[in-house]
Amino acid sequence: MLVKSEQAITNADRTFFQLRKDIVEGIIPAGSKLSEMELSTKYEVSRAVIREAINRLATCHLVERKANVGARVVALSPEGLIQLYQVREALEGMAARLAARYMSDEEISDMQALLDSHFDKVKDGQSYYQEAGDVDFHYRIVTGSKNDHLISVLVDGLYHLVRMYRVQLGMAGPRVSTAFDEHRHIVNAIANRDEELAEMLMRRHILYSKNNIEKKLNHG
Amino acid sequence: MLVKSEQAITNADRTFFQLRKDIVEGIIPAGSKLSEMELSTKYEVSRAVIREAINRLATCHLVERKANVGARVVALSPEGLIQLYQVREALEGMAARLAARYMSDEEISDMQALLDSHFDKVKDGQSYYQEAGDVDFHYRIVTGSKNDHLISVLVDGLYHLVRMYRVQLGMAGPRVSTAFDEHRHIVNAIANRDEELAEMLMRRHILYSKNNIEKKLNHG
DNA sequence: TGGGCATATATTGTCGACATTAGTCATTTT
DNA sequence: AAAATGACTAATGTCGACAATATATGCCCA
Repeated sequence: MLVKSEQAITNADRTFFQLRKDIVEGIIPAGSKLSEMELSTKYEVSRAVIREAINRLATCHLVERKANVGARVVALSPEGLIQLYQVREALEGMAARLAARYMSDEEISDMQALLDSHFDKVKDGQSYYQEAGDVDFHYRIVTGSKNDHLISVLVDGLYHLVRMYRVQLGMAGPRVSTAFDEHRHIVNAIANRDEELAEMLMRRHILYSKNNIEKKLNHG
Repeated sequence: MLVKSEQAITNADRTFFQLRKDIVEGIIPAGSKLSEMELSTKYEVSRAVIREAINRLATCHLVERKANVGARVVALSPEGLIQLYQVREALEGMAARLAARYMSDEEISDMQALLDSHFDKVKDGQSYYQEAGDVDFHYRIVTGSKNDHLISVLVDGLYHLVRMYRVQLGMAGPRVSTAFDEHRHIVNAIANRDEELAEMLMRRHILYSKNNIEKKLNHG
C-alpha cells in the first residue's frame, strides 16, 4: 500500500497486483497450485510476466515455490496465524516506539483527527471501522516510524497475509469499540512522546487482536 | 543461510547467490548501476536469468529497482544502518523470547556447548569469534524461535545487509569479549525459560552492537 | 546564447520457442 | 505379485529476438 509502489507501471506490476488480490480474497483458493501456462492464458500475458509476478508473490510469502515443480498458494493454518502475529507484535511495537520519536506534531494531530472521524462512525454503529479504519490507523503508525525496512516488511508483506486471514475467515467481528479505545491510548502515548508506553500498548493491542481471531479460527 | 534455500538448484539460484556475494563483499560497489546486458555477458547466462536474480535481490533490499530505468546497488549510509538495527532489535528480541519458549532442552545445551567452544577461541585470542561465531549464535536463536517469517526476514534478508555493512566498513573490531559475555547471559535466560529477560538482553545486545558500528562509521 | 523540442540510441519490458527436469505409467524382471 | 527400470508427458527453466520506454544528443528558434 505504499502509494508509490502501488502505482502499476508495467504489465508485470498489474499482473502482480491482480494475482495478489485474487489470492488474498480467496478467488484463487488457498493451497491451490499456480500453473504458469494456465495463468498466462487467463490473465492474457506472457509466461515471463506471470513468472515474475509469482516470484514476487513468493517473496511476500503468499505463495511457496519449489524448483522445477511449481508454486502453490500458501495454506492458512492456526500456526501460520500465530507466527504472523508474533512478527507483527515485534515490528509494530517497534513502529509505535519510533513513531513516538520521529512523527511530526502535524502528523500526530492528523492522526488524532482521523481517530475522531472514526469515533463518529463507531458511534453511529457503522461497521466500517474494522475493515478500513483499522488498516488506516496501523498504516499511519508504521509509516510514522520513518523506517523503510519496517514499512516494507509490514506494508508490502505481512499486511496482505493478515488481510488474507481476515477475508477468508470472514472477520467482521466485534472488538470494534474496544479496539478503538486501544487505538486512542496508543495515539495519546505517541502524542506524549512516551516511546516505552507506545510500544507496550501496541504490543498488547496486537496480542488481543490475535486472540480474537484465534478464537474465531478454533470454534468459529 | 537457510540450508535448504542455500541449495542452488537452477542457474537463476546460482547467479542470485553469486551476485549477492559480490554485492555484499563490495566486488560490485555500493551505489553502482546493474546493467542486465553487461551482467549477462559477465556471468555467462541469459538476460532472463539475470533479471530474476536482480528481482530477488530487490526483495532482499540489496538493490533498488526503478521501472524502465534499471537497478542500482543500495548505498550505505548512517541512516540505513540505524534503520537496519532498529528492525533487528525488534525481530531478534522477539526471536529470543520465542526461543526461550520453544527451543528444546537439547537445542539449548547444544547452544551452550557452542558458546563453550567459542570461549576457548576467545581465550586463545583468536579473532575468529566476531566473524563466524557471532553469526552462529544469532542464527541459532533465530531458528530456535520456530517462526518461519522471523527466520526468513532475518536470515534471507537483513543479515546479508548487516554483513554488507560489516565487510565494507572493515569491521573486525573489539567488542569480542564483551559481546561474548552478552551472548552467555542471553543463553542463560533462555535456559531458565525467562522470556522477558531473554528478549530484553537481546535487544540491549543489538543496541550496543549498533552503537559500536555507528562509532566506527562516524569517525573511523 | 540559452532553452525547448525532435531525433537517436541504449536499456528495459515482453514475447514465443526450445531445453531440461519431475512425475506418471507401462513394462520387465526376480 | 511386487519392485525396479525405462520411456512418455507435462510442467518449469532458459534463451534470443522484438517492442516500448527513458536518457542523451543535436538542432532550431527566440
